[in-house]
Amino acid sequence: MLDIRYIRENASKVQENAKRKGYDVSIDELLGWDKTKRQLQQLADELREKRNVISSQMKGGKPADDLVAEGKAIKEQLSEVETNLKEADETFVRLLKLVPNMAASDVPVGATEDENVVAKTVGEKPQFTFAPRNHYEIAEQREWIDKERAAKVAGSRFAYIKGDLVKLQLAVVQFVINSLSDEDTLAKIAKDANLDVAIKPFTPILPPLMIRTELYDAMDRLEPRDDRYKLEGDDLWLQGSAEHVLGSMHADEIFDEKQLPLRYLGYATSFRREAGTYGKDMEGILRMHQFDKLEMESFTTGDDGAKEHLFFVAIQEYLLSTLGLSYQVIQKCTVDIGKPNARGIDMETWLPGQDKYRETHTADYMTDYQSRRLKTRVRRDSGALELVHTNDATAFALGRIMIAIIENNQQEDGTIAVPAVLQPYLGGKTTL
RNA sequence: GGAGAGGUGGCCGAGUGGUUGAAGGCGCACGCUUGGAAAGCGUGUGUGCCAGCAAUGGUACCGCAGGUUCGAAUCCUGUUCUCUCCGCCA
Repeated sequence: MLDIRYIRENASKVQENAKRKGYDVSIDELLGWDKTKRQLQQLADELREKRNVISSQMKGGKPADDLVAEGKAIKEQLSEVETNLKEADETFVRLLKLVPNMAASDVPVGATEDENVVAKTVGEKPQFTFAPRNHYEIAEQREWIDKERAAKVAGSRFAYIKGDLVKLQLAVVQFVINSLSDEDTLAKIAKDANLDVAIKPFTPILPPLMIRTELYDAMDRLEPRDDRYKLEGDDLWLQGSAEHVLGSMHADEIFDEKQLPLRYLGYATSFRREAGTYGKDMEGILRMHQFDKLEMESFTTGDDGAKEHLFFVAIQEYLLSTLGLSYQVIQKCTVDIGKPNARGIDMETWLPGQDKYRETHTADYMTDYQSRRLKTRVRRDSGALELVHTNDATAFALGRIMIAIIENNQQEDGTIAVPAVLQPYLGGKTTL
């Protein structure tokens, strides 16, 4: 959430920003409750002060009757004030949580996702001497994907991934983990992108796939709940992205500045109900209830957050380029970046089988919007205590990147030419 | 799932219902001492909210949420997490 002090001082800017991001919130109403809450808070503090004075006069023992009576009177007043304060505070917090993060100044203003901006297009689309097929046609021929039996067992939007496709996924996973935990690779990416960032490797992580309500909400990723899977009988949800369980892992912690940046590479199965997408992208494994994903997450100082975001985008570009894929970098507009985001970039990768670019990556920069509720902070070298900035970004969503690999590297006979960088992880095989 | 023990400040660790924000120690910072360092000595060292230019003042916080009381870290209830034993289990 935003800092209420910032909202007080920039009410009209915050209101305008919310409107641009498509959120119907009333800053006036919020500030009204803020004022009410503070008045009640002050009243409560004054009553407590009186109470404390009285009780300290009785510390000896033998309570004096008149003081006890006065204490009782205060107790009753305080009880009423505290009830009102609690209600006012709950309303205040509920409204405050609705206010979206401020968009960075270079985020395009747009009312629909059609107003996202293609920042650049990179790489060559492959040319085929035959009509390219989509990944599902190829996968069926190769018996790599079984959705019928998955539907029988778990329902629609599930799949059994089989055979060489499993080996391909594990090869991609190893390639990414090795790349992002290697300082030379990171140094090269930073240098090529002309970014002055710390060359600190990512720590690979296998996180828990479930998360408590409180932390999910603090991450500002719980809503809309319709798109989350709730576990019956427990206060737990299935995570929709490793971001949710990585970003929350340092809640209530204070880093030393020298520990930052802290970079994680999570490998986790993500779960999404895909509510409201009935009939959309039903073919193949483009949109599933469950998919594996390699996700980057980092914690930095406020000074380094913005360039960390650019670094994450540069890493995404490196990974796509290294696999020989063509992609577009999309700068998302205000309505599309997301509520906790200050900035958001998507990567869309060329899929010959669909004859279009499709979203395969996203990079999110949240400034201190998440850390404010998570209470993840950093003790600066100066001694100052500050909220950290959080970044997350897709390294590879395995389903979609395998679609891209299959469709871009397909051969007429249904085999797949393995990208050179993956061959070492497939026993040197050049085709699958 | 059953039985028991426990969650106190950056860390360890005291704490009888009444100046307890919380003893003591460690760590850290600054100063003294020293040729320099160590040791020693001294001082300081939590966070949120509100008010204030500031110094500072008020208030809250001893896992979390309620309750009892004039007054709760201390008593009661619920809950959560950790540990030990039993059971079950990949």
